[in-house]
Amino acid sequence: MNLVIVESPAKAKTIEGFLGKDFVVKSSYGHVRDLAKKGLSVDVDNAFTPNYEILSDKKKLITELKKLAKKSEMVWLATDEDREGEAISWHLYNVLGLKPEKTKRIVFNEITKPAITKAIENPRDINDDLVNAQQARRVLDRLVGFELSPVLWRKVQPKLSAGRVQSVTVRLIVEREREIENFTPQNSFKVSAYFDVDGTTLKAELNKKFKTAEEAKSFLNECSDSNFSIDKLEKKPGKRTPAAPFTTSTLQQEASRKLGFSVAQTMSVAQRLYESGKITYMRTDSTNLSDTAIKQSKAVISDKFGSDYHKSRNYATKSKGAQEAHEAIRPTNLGVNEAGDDSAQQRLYDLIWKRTIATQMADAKLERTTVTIPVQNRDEVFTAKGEVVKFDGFLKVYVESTDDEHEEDKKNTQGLLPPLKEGQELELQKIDAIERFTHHPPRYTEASLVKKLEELGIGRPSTYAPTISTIQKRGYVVKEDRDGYERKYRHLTLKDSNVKEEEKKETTGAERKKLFPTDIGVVVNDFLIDNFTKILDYNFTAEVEKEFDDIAQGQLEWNKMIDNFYGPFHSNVEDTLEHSERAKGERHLGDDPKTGKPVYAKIGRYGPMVQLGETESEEKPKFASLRKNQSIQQISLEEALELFKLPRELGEFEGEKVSANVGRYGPYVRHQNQFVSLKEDDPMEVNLDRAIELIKEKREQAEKNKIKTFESEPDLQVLNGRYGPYIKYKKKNFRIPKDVEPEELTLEQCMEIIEKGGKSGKGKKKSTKSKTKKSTKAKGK
DNA sequence: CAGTGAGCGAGCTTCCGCTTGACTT
Repeated sequence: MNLVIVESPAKAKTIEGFLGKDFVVKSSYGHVRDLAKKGLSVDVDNAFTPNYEILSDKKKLITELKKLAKKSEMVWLATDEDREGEAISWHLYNVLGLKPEKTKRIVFNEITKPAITKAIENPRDINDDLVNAQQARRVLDRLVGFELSPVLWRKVQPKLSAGRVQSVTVRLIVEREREIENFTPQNSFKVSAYFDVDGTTLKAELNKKFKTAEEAKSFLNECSDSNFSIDKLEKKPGKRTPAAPFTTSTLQQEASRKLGFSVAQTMSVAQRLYESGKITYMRTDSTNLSDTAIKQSKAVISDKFGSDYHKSRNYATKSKGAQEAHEAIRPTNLGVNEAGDDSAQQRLYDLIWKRTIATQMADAKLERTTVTIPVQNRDEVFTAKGEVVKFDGFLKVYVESTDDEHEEDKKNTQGLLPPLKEGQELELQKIDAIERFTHHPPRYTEASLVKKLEELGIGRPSTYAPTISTIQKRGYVVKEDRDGYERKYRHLTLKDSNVKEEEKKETTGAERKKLFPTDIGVVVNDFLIDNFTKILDYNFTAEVEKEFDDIAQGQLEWNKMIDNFYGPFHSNVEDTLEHSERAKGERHLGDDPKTGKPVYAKIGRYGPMVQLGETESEEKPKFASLRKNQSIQQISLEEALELFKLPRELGEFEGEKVSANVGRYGPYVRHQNQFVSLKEDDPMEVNLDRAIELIKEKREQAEKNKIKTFESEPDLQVLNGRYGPYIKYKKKNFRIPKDVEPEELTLEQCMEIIEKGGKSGKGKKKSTKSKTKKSTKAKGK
């Protein structure tokens, strides 16, 4: 018997089909061993020796693999052909206690029968240099993460985190926000002329924008006396080529632009398509297509569109630090143009199919026409540009989208122009001069952020989605919609020798699903840049990657490299702990006109807040949390003073006080011990009547959620919650077993469930430990 | 789940990259 170990179970299944009966193919499910979870687990005084432990969820798997390995004549380590894959093989070799003469390392980067057969015929040994490069990568990330994070706990706030990838990712977002804050839009007047050509309209743009309305106006006035005719007509051939096959990053971008998927959603939908064998592996940085896929495309394209539409192409991967352990993301069978179990899968599959097919299709041939129309007695000219597709080629199937939100503003090209010739006189309909404003650089979406990270070589296909989720979980960044605002602009028109000026309104600045830095994100970022400039440098990853490559080439010892890094880094950490001030992001907003006391905005123990008065003074200062849409950077003195007006007393209801305030979970109204969250109402505005209404609503809702109560035990209730029915007993919640009807529960049954201790939530420590099989013993006590 | 913003300082938090399910109060 032969045992083959790959990284993914779906891959194992496919390969098992290619290999004969003598082969058992199993999966390692990724890494099986890692640095121990607790502490550094890197011996910094002893050549940075790593302390590895088997991952807790892999223990069972390892026992199983050990058994199989023992029974096998040969174990084939077939993990991915990159740094991480090599390390997985090395860890497996060690953990399974394999023998050199009974172990072979094989690699293939496409899952096709010829590729696998070839791999089996060409085994090699584990590449220790490559393994060492991975150990260096792993150890460096642990050192950076586990030394920087505690600095933040001490100097900013507990539970924060920093790391080689996440901290630079946050920096991108903070810096973009600053660029936007410092941006002043420039206005100018864009001039467009409309001519009548045999009943159709020809639109032409002026090659100059005017800075002021006066300039634009005088230009329009001069135009009213001008005759217009075509001076030059140029035709040039053009072409467009298809975009490369999908990698993780480009798939995430296009699924975001075309389908509105978040990067996490794209990955989970792709995962399901992969598991059902519809597409190749979805975490890849390679644009390479297998020969079989290229041949298949040719057949499909010739059949569907004719052989004119076919052109074989290979795409070189251009992204920084690509490891190319897999193929590009493509349908496993290009002959299938529809697949997927639900609409999300079907839409994503369709996108992948079209993109892949398009890469093997002919260029689109275009004809670009430029027409020049001078203005008498002026240097400026109008130009009209048209673009006609002569042969659609790949455009028949797929066009890549862009992130540019203001594309319409910029582009000066239309489709087909009416038939024109040089010298032809034109009849003017009207000329518009419309005030336009320059746009600030765009805020990142998840997908455009991934694009940027890939350009910088930061992060890997398997980490783009988790990184974005981490920086949001830590509270550094939020993904939000923001309303736009109304802006006035001037619109001048020349028509029938008459210049008219109008003022119009437009909405601008609205954002959808964009990434914004939070106050804590800004403070942490500034602190890290001040104190750990090197790690926060956009080139840091690229620089260490170069050294990892040297290690992989056998030209550098991995622990020497780490030593060179760690020496200065660690003293930097010590130095910062000792000398740097606590980072609060404090801003002095001005002084309270009533009391003359200073007002500050800063990060407090519980988040962003404002403070009235000095902490050092005898009289205690007043504090108030910032509201959800406020930030330390932007809040004004007036807005801060408003915040000190809470809590507000609204009056009495049923003989008890009713007040409004903002707490940890947002604005609320309080009555006795009842807290009612405010959703639409403003705590500054809400009045007693409305508050009473809300209190009554909440009581009704609570009543509705009651499934069952017992007179003899008022502390116990069966309730309907977010995740279905549950039992509430003395402020603790208990899950109801699946086979029980909640309506029919008796008090005795309830008490039994409670005593069994099927407690949900909170008691996490117990539940994780009990998984490791000693649970019965623990309970026995 | 809900007022805080300070101080004793136990014991906790945290990284990146490779893979899938388990399961939420």
